[in-house]
Amino acid sequence: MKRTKIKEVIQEGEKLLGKEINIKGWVRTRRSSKNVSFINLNDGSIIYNLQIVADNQNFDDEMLQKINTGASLSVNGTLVESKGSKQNYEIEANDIEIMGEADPEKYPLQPKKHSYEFLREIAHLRFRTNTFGAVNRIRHNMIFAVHQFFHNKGFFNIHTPIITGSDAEGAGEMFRVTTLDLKNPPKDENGEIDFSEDFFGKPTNLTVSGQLEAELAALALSEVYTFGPTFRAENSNTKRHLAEFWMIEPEMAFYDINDNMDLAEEMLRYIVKFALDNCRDDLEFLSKQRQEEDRQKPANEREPMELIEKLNFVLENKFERITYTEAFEILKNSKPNKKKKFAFPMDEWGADLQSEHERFLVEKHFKKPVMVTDYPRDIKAFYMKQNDDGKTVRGLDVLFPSIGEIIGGSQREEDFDKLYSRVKELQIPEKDLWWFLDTRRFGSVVHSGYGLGFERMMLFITGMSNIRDVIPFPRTPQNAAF
RNA sequence: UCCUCAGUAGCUCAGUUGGUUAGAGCACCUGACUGUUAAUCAGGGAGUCGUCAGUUCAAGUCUGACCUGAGGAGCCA
Repeated sequence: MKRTKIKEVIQEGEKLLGKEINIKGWVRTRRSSKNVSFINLNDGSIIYNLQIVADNQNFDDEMLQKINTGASLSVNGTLVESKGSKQNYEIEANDIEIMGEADPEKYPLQPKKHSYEFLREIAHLRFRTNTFGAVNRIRHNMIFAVHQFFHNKGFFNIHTPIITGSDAEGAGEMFRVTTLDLKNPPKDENGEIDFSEDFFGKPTNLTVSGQLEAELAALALSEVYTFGPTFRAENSNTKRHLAEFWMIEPEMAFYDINDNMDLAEEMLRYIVKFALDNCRDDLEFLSKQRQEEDRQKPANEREPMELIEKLNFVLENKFERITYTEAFEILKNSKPNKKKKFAFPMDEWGADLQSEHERFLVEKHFKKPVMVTDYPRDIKAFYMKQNDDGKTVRGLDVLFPSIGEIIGGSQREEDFDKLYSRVKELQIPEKDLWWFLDTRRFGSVVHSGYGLGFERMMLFITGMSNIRDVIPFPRTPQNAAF
């Protein structure tokens, strides 16, 4: 018999009523009394379980004993309206096959609340929990929404290299890629490692950004985006950093900083709306769970808004747009600054915004997402468009509540001379960047782009608090298990 | 990398000013129960108290180092 997915039964059960169908899935719980056993089965197609009802006298006792949490079953039975109140339909089982047993003494998942820390230690099994089922279904939908958004706007997806020979990307520490024998690497006459004998004939690393390559494509195809894995070898131990994460980097010719902001805001709204329209069940589950977790917390740590309400809020309210200088003035005159509550006082123009400052702007002052532009030149990357004031560049950070920086971008410097002098000033080796500079030599145009951290977006959408829980296999310092 | 906190049964946690044989709930096993909803009720088994060293008549409890995890900071997306 052809398998019917539980999602179909839950959503379109009416048309299957009275029919015999086959269901396959994993046991979440089993409850039994003298005459009848109830099995909650989940196949991951939807957050809900399907209740299987087995008349004990029709089944072998030994077989029923093996239906434990975690076991996989194939069930043939008739779909009927449930006599219980918690579900509309249930299966009256005619035939139950145990496809794979799960020894209850050894299977680590129980039908109860587990800590996220524990689930990270059993990341190979955590897909089988409600939370990670929901998160990963949403994750797929968000990936799809990103591609759909850009496709609909006429952007082209570009695969930029994962292994890069350029160390001028400047976005952080890199992972070396090599096939040299680490115990006995070839040396040159100066006793240094001789990378001419390495696989690519030069030192190579995993990419920290596809931006520079995406710019090349944008200056021909007009509007492009990348969506690929990104690697940072920073020793970052926080709930919002990963060593391996996925980044979306649109890059657009003929866009200035304002067009850039418009696009970023439109994209974020599109993704949020897609989640609300297509992931309702999973969001409702996560929302309920988050509210329960909140009740355990002291009042000042609780979330100000319920999850779905929060997503709708972003949908309905324009993001605040301010310059660094305006942000500086707000912070300088803020209560916490005057009362010396900031660990980093804001009294000198030019200092970078610290986490506490970003949080104040987003969570206390504006109470909504904030876009900050026109940062002091000295705290931003070499490729950002220099303003006429000689002090600031057209950088852009999008700040979200509780997550902080979710997007970093800028209008790019298209003027060869200005870009070149910045490269020289910062002593970036020209030999690594000649191809990038070439785009400003030939047919240079105004252009812009940004990077969206996909997992940070996932934190916002799902309401999860640790980035290690919105990617199936997190890579962090000292941890590459699974 | 820095600061703070934590590590006790498979899981979540309690364990008083150091003092006999370390506890609870869930899970598991046995039994009861005419349809349950993380079922319920009764009983049972289950522990190198993160590791190593030290202080002490005596250490889960005090001290030090190390390991692991979490939170905050920095780096950033």
